[in-house]
Amino acid sequence: MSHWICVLVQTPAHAALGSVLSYQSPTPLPPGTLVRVPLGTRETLGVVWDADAAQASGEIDPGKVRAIAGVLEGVAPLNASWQQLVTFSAQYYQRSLGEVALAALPPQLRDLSAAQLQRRFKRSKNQPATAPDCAPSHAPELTPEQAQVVAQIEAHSGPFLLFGATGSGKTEVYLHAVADLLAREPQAQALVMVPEINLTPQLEARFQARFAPLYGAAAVVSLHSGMTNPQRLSSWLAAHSGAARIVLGTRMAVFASLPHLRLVVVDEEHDPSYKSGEGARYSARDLAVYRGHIDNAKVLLGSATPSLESWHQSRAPEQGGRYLRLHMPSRVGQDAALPKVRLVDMTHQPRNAVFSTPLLAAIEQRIARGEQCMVFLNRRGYAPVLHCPDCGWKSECAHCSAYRVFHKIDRTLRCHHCGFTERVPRSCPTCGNPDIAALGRGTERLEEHLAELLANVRRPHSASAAFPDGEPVRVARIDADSTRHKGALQAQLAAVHSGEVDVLVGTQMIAKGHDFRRIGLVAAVNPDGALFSSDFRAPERLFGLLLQASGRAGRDAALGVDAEMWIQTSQVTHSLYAALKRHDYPAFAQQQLKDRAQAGLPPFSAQALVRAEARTQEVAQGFLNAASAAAQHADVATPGWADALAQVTLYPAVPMSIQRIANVERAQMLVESPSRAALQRFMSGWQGVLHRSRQSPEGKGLIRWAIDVDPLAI
DNA sequence: AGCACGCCGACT
DNA sequence: GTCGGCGTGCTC
Repeated sequence: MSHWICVLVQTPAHAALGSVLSYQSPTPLPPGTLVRVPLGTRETLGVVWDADAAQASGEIDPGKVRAIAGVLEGVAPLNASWQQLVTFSAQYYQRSLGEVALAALPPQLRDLSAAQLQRRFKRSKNQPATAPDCAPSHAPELTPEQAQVVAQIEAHSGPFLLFGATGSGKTEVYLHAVADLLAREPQAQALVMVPEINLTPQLEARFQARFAPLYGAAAVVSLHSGMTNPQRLSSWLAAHSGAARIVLGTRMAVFASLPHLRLVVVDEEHDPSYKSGEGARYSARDLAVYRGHIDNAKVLLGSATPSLESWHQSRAPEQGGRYLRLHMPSRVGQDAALPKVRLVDMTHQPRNAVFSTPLLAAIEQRIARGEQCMVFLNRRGYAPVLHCPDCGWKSECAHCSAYRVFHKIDRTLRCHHCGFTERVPRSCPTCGNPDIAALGRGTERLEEHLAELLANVRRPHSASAAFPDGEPVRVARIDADSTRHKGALQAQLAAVHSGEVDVLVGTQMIAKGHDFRRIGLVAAVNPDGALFSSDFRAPERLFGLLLQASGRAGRDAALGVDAEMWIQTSQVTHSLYAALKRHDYPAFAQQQLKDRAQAGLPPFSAQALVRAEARTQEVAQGFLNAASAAAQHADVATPGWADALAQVTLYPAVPMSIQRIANVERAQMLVESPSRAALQRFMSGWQGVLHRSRQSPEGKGLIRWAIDVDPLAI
């Protein structure tokens, strides 16, 4: 007696083969069971799926149906809510079930043989749960503001938007919410997400310190792509079995199997890193909210500068808000005021001045007092472009429509898009002029420039500073280049903490999360660019980044009194800076939302993007335009398709902002609708049309195409 | 995507 | 005579 079952396997979205395949099994297997199945000549991992939910892939020759190779013993089937999460993600982000399901599992589950896996399972089972040591955990007393927020989280079901100023102690709220939950429910699990791998060590240390004494070190595990595959498998298994009570991780952790999930925390929920840029382009923040809904778990989104989407969702319930907004306006610590924001009008400074006179003076003054300063510039390298004043040559990349960046440190021209690197030429490659000039500045040049300006400044001989040595000022730089090697970031952060460094120059990497104690001044030298960007989210990101950067100043209460955030701008009257000066995110958000409502932009409309790549723009755009035209008179089976079609706007195909990368031309098409549901329905129907367009003459020469639902950048 | 099969050029 | 180049095509 043999049973027919549906199995999800990993197949690329564009292959003719569906991702839901039929197999035979000697015993009936419940959905969620992990199996190994033969596929062609190889054997691969599959997930048994509910036949009704997996919209049957049409008729299949019964003679072709093969038997499964075996069940993965030792791993309980993935539960119904995990299956529902996968189903929803696949549908919402327009990917195949198999692709989403298999990408959500740790790679080793797929790659290891059955025998190897059995060995791993045995090992993890034999590992005795580390006994809790009985050292009392010392949770600091909550401020009244924090206590009130924690009480609200207890009392309501969420989702919550915790709107807390930088330094208001959001992490402490997370710790308390998790502690209360674990104490109340003996099996309950919590998922805590942060936007970047860089932030996980700090978070893990804090959670371990708090919870290892109570529940053992094994109760807290991490899940992010910086871990080795064996580590990921073991964390995943711990979460799946319920042994791990707390899972910390980056966006991928949203897919972890957590059978007793009761709380999801999304820290810095506005951070674009939560949106995946490859494969299924999911938003881990949005999926966290969905997951909370199906698992009946509380969801807590936290930020000092929430995404406008979340802010809008947290408006008053009578206005249609669905999240409960919790507010923590004050910084923790005695008299720890928010840093004072000072705007320097660069139109009153000498042209091409990098540091205005008052800013430089302020930096020198801070150093004289034994404080540290942080200078923020969101552009790495020495100069973004080299230029020949004689013939007009610029350091364009041969393979991309972008300039190569001059990196003085290793004398290279590097393309930040395709990686193409060459030694910097001694003279202009077209006319031989030896005087080629660096245009603009990146962090490398800023570091160099600042070191020159401060060459005669000495560190103080004061008793309070950690290095009261009268030595020259030390300037350090932290960006993606200086932290390329493993552990480099931690080492450099340590140098800042120890007081070895006086001035820290860096990209947004230094604006995020890290706690610096002795920084009294933060400066943004040239942030204006984002004010004129064509990306409608650029102001939102800039505001967030600057406020977050300002939060790095004065985290030490002793300095907090006169901590400052300096902004050099030629737009001193701009409303964004005016709101920033008052630390008034609500006013900024209100203005932005008003603009967006008027322009019909998210969150007042839903968007999806189709991107296409080909050797030429004509092919890439031609494919998109053909698929768009075909949509008008396509014969689509999706129910309500015609109705949905009437509610969406398909824009013409346009080149992407960086039109060519690595000799591949890129084009995109925007699809917009005031109704999310209509957009959804349209996209699921249109997907088939896009597939077919690929076979048509217009699809000839197309390299690939992909759908991005809720894109962050257009 | 893998991984076969298949049909043509330089090596022991 | 084989080893191996990657073009084409299939996988429940």
